[in-house]
Amino acid sequence: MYNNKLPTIKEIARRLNVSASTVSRALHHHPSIGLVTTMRVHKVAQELGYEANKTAIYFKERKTYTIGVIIPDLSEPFFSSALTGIEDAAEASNYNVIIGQSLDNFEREKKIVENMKNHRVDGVLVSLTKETSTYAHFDSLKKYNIPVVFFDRVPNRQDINYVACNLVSGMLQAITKLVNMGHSRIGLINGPAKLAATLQRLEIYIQCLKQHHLPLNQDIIVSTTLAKADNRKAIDQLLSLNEPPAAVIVFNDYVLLDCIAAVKAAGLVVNKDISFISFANLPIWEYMESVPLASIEQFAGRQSSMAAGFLLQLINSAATPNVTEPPFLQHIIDSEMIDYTIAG
Amino acid sequence: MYNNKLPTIKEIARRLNVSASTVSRALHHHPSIGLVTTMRVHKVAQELGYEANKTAIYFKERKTYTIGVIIPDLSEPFFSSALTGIEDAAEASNYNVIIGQSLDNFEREKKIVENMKNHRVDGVLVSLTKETSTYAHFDSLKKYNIPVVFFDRVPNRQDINYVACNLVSGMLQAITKLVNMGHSRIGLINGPAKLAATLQRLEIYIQCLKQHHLPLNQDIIVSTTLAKADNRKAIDQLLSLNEPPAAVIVFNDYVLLDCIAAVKAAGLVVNKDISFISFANLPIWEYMESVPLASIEQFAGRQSSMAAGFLLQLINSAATPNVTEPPFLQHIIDSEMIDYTIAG
DNA sequence: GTGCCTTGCGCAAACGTTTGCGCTACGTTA
DNA sequence: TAACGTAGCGCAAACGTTTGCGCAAGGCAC
Repeated sequence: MYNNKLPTIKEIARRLNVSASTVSRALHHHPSIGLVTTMRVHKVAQELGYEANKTAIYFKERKTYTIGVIIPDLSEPFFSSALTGIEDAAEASNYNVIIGQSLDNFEREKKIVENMKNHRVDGVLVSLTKETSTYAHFDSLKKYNIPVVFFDRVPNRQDINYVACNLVSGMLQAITKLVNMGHSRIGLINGPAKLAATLQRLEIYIQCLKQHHLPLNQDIIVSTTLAKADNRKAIDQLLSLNEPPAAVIVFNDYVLLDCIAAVKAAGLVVNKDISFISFANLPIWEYMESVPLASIEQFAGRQSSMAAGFLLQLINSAATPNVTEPPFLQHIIDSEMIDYTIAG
Repeated sequence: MYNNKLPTIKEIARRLNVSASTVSRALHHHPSIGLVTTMRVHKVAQELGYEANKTAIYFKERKTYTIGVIIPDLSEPFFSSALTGIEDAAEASNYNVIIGQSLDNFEREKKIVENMKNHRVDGVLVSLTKETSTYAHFDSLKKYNIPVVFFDRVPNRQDINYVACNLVSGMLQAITKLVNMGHSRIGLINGPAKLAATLQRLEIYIQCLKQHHLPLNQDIIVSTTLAKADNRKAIDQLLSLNEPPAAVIVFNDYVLLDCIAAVKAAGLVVNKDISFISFANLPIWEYMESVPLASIEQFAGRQSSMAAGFLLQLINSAATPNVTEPPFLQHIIDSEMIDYTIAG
């Protein structure tokens, strides 16, 4: 049934009339094995095309040299480049990467965590679902000493490891730019209320307005569920005001794409009748006619590879016996406004 | 050093004064274990939060319930949606997915194959590097009975399992559409010569022209390395002809984006002075001003999930003892022209 | 010649789970 | 009562590798 004629340490041992332990040590160039024996072992191993059975080692060492990555959606460039960053970091340390897409579905996220726990990954990197508001499913990983590092979409608490992006820097640059251009009525198209990023953007928006001594007008703050129709409704709502804002901060570039379509449909011209600054810095703007003044880059790759670094650090520190619990690894990367009026 | 107080079958057995085999069987509801014992085992397992150590099972069963996916680049939507297709198929059969990006680098591809072999994945899905022209690194997987299924970018030989996309159907639709619009001089911007897809497109292009009794003009066939500058050079070359083609088939949508930029820079208008049909059906066209007449969809998700289905089939048939070698699983999906003049 | 150190290797256990086989104790049937 | 069947469980091996410990043989110093 099984093709069990794969070369193993035992087989090499049998052929050379030595013990398996000797073979194992010889293969690792252990000093207690004589040079002659070591060479003979390597020769036979070579001939047989021996390769260590990692599953046996994983089992014995209680390590799988595998990290799990849980992200909402690979089709978003942000997450696919995040994954690339993770893969690079993992490969450099000889770790494998197994992935799970939550598709922004909480139940799927839970199931993926469960699966990765069963698979005994050595650590998990997570960017949360839009729906996630409880974190008990991650606590279950502690039982197996599986460290977790969150990135970008992180829980709103401090007893975790995470890498996130500080939007203040980018948003402040954005609003400063708009003010310098003469704008004082700056609208906001925000995301769905239950998303942490939404509240965050609102707070920063308010903070930045205050910093520029601008008034806060509730009527030019609208929101969208991120669905296409809703995006258009949001911008239409702003356009239908008596005095529409001539500059709008938009939740992200995807929302903005729909907004721009709506603006055109209304017979208005982007960057003349109305200007935008958004979040994501999508590469496609380079090819578009109507573009935002700027987009705020959140550095997917940098966030994720730093998170991966944290994770590897935690994995290694868990392997060495530590008296004191290591402190939480946390870092916040500054976002940065990418100015398209300069670049292009 | 190890936190070895994780619940195991042995621990449950110890607590109940039964043997480990009894516990194992009870947990699987084996009929030879009495109802009372079975219930007691489940109760204790529940209390301890027992979860089977999969690494032990993987090791014992010589299966990892993991498939490896090797693709060039996740940042291309084609491959990220391919990966999604694979993940869905795998998840439905309780398989995990580990990924490796070759980044179109042959050496990396070889290294990834090596790594996945060591990891003892149950099977591998591959979309080849642009550089790959030898396949010995995949042969080494046979030794471990690890089946391989290629998709989209497949080797040019028949002794393999693969799912590919037939471009004839889409290209024929495209040229037919152009002919119906009155075009008889239809150009081609092709890819780099060493890419299999390039030769394929050229052959089909010739074949389709012949089918419409159109002459073949070498001067309206150009090529690009896919680099941005080269893309623009290719279209400029066509535009500089005495009689530029008014319709051009383009290698893919990414190349076309640069071509469109060049056309605009030349003061010409897309779909008036010159029209395009391309490959990939990128979602962004929906938001663009200048779009091709159509783009040919190659169905990343369909290809990859069918390939995943093939792979799972091969994995399962390898597990059951077969006298005869199973035939190669091969399928070709028809491409399809997506007509943007209808849709939008 | 005695004691000690070093070199080079083998023994056996361990990791957690599954499974073929065998065993006991009981119940049934003739 | 003897023979037989069966329900319910345990024993032990196996998967491949690593590693602490022990042991033998040889060399060296005294």
